[in-house]
Amino acid sequence: MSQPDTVARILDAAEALFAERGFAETSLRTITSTAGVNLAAVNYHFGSKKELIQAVFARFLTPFCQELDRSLVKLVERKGSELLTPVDLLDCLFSTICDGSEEGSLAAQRFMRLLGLAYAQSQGHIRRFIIARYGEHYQRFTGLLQKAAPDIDPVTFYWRLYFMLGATIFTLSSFDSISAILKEDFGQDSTLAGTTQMMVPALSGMFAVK
Amino acid sequence: MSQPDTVARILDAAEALFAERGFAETSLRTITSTAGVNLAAVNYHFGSKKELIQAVFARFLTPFCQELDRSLVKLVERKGSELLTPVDLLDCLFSTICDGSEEGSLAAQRFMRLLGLAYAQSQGHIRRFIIARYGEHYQRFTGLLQKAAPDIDPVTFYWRLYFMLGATIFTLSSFDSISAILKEDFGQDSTLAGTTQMMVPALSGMFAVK
DNA sequence: TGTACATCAGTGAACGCGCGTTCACTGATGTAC
DNA sequence: TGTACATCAGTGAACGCGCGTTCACTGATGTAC
Repeated sequence: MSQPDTVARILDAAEALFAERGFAETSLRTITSTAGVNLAAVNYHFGSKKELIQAVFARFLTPFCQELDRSLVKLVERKGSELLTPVDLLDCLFSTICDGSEEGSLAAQRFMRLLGLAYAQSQGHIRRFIIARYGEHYQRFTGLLQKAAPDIDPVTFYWRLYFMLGATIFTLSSFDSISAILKEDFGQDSTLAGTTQMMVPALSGMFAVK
Repeated sequence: MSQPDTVARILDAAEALFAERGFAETSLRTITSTAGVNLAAVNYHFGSKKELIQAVFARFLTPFCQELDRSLVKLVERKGSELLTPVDLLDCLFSTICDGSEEGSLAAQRFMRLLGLAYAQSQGHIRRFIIARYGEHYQRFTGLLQKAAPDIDPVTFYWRLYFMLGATIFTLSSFDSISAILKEDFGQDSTLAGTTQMMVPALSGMFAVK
């Protein structure tokens, strides 16, 4: 088994299992046996369980942030001298999250679960890793959003940012169970893309009120 | 050491430590040594770690649900034949969550962290326990909310309920870190009560739009 | 072209450790006769 | 009133188990001379 294959198999298994059960609840034995690789391979390739967790986040976030930056540049070009609106920005963010493909949608769902877990557990090393490595991208986005809602005072803006973050992470990370309930009670099928489309007006409404 | 004392000391320590680190990350040894009781006392009084976790939730939720029911009855009486609004209901909910006292506010904060953790980890036994024991109260509240927003179709209502739930649990469970950031960046002190007051208009706005 | 060596992905077995749980026991208090 | 017994909160030490990590090793591939 060649190296890139083993590394990718470990990351795939770890991502799925972490999303399903949580970080502390998933052992390296479960991960490696699911991936069909040797137990020692995780420490060989990643150094430790902690670094494996970070690698899982990095594998999603690095291309995601690049893609988001590209989308934002395109958006600014398209709007020219016009001011950006919160709807523009949230649309841009959500359409980058679920790129339309079934596979990408599943990956996005799984990643949102991981993000929810990382935020809930205050252990902190994941948050610190994300902030250190991707904080720049986060601030670029929130900076644009703040400019798009100039009438809101900074403190109120900050709180609403967290309301938005909470609604997004919570809803998307529980997407599976929520859509199962909707299917049972109303016979309605849900898609991740459809859900984000419901979120855009609701959330950007928060930034429209002064 | 008499029994009620030991039981309460274990619950106090468990609540604080679970909120701080998560359930899997907190060992019975840490809990019992913090509480100053014997390691075997948890299994003696609660049966298992799982049942201890449930007891922590029950200690908060049982009086909370009673209090919420009382508040809702009072609200209905006060409004007489007038229709309830989402603002009425959210006000009622949030003022029951933080009863005003400093102590109650701290307990509410800690409990929201536990709720966030329970929702993030899909292991499920906590969710199942809460639904089985307190689902009736939850449905009473959401039923009233749905009546207060009759123009929204049921599916949209369901999604917005989760947006609201997410924003609430996420914000209140991260209250500590968010308010620390606000203190540093804007020199502003935040209170839990003040934060919930900011949430009421923002969230009930979601149920005002058709 | 052939040999000796280096590199490196991957392996199998073991390491020590901390975990939740169990169990025989203690000692104080209450109860029956 | 005194004795025998029951109850029960609490204890100390040990149990087996699964965990993350380590280490000496293998075997394939590439490189130097």
